[in-house]
Amino acid sequence: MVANYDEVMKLALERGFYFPSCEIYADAPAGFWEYGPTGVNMKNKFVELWRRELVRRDGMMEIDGCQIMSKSVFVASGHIGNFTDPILRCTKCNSTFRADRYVTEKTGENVPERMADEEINALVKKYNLRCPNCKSEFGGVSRFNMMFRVGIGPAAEEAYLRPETCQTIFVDFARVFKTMRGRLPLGVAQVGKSFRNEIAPRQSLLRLREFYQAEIEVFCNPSRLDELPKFEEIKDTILRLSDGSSITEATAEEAVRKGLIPNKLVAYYLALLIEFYDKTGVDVRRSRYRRLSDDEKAFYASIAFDFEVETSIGWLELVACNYRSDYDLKGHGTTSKQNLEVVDPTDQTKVLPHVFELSMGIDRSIYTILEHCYYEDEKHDDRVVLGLKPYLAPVLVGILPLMTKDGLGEKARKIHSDLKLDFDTFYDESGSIGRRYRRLEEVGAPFAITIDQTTMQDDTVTVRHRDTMQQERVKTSELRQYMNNALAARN
RNA sequence: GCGACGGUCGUCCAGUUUGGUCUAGGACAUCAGAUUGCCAAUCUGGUAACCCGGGUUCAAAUCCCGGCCGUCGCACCA
Repeated sequence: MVANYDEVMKLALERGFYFPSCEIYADAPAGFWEYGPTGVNMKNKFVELWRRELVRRDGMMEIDGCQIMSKSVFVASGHIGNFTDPILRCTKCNSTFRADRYVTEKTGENVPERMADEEINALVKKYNLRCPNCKSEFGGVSRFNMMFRVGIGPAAEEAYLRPETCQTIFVDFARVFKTMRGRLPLGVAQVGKSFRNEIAPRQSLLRLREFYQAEIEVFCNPSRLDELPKFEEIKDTILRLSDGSSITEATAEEAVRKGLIPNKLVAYYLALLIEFYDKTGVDVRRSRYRRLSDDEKAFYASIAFDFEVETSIGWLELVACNYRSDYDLKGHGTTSKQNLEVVDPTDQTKVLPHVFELSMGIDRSIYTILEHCYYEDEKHDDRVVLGLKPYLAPVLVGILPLMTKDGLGEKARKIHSDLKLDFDTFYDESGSIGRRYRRLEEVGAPFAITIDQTTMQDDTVTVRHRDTMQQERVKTSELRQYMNNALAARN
């Protein structure tokens, strides 16, 4: 049986994957969650897999930038202008509306988002617009900014928590490219936190105000988007493409040839990404790249595919894949008065690189992996199993003496101390052996080592497999190699 | 932010209608001990909760007000 949101939530709370922040206080705000011991372990392993399958595989460079950035950064990025929505608020019942949309809808007048507050106020007065809920008057237009503003130093200089990690990549681009001897196309990657003051955060890890992103910005020469030798590596990888209704399967090569994807560079990274997700344990047969229409796209994107996965609560966006053109470097170049062009060594011409990004939501990915890996095994008392890949499991192996007497406990502790520095192990000698197996299954431990009487005679233990419940005997001297082999099996 | 509904041990639920029997009960989980010795066994004992703040009352888990959180709907969603 497959999982739903509530079951994953329950498991997450009971087994220490994640839980609400500041929960012992009554004024804990919504939209903030923390990872517990099992969750942070799994998240670390997820990020390490991301490094392996994307950053190292493609020869990207990783940076770690600041979360607080100056106002100018967001003037250049467009977030100051595009993140402030005009809001109309009822003076009586406090209902709030997007001012531009509401006024347009009621009056038919063209009200752009950037229209001055006074002009919108004038329209409200002219048409005598009132709150549709209680018929009371509106207060004047105010502005809601989704960025968290912070004040730096005693003078409280205006700055913001970054709403997406990639802005640090853009502002650092010139130095990284120069000092690290970069060549286009060049991927620059970053893992870190971003902050958005969501109006209505919901559903635990799925809509947070403070959240983790793993972002990759590929800087490229826009005139060479189809000159990509490494495209050969992934040309046969199957991509599932969607316009929102039907899904078309095509190899990367076919997708480019048929124009489903605009160029080889975009197709290459979409293929890398799907190969990565396949290794996380997400069921990629339930995924799609959905091409966004113009009115769905972010303000900086010219072409956008959302990588979406089907979950118990519907299609969930895990990665935004945006072709941002030169929007960002142009903005930062103009605002900072720096020249951010680089030389393409192929023909020694100067070019302002374009950017294709893979903006991954880590928290949503963690949730999706948990949901796709969770199952109840009807054949065995509906045991709850988290079928995590060995290299993502918070506990790789449980070490369990069948009983503590006759020296089995000592032997088990010895085996445990031989393994615990190199593997995520869990030692447990309490209660029945069956109960201990079940507990391990719930945190996704793929293996359990059991020390029994035979161990005392021939120095072998049983290794039990989580999914099949089958056991095999392994020499204690070979356990280390056994576990290493299991970890290395990333398909 | 608005509206509807909700919030009791780690989890799920009883108790709230009609205030007192609640020093808050059960199941599962968890901890200690006994027993068993390869798949959530059994026995004994323990830990553990009324979301927060006010109010009404002799008396509040229960009624009232405010806040916070959650679910759903609306709106929003880079």
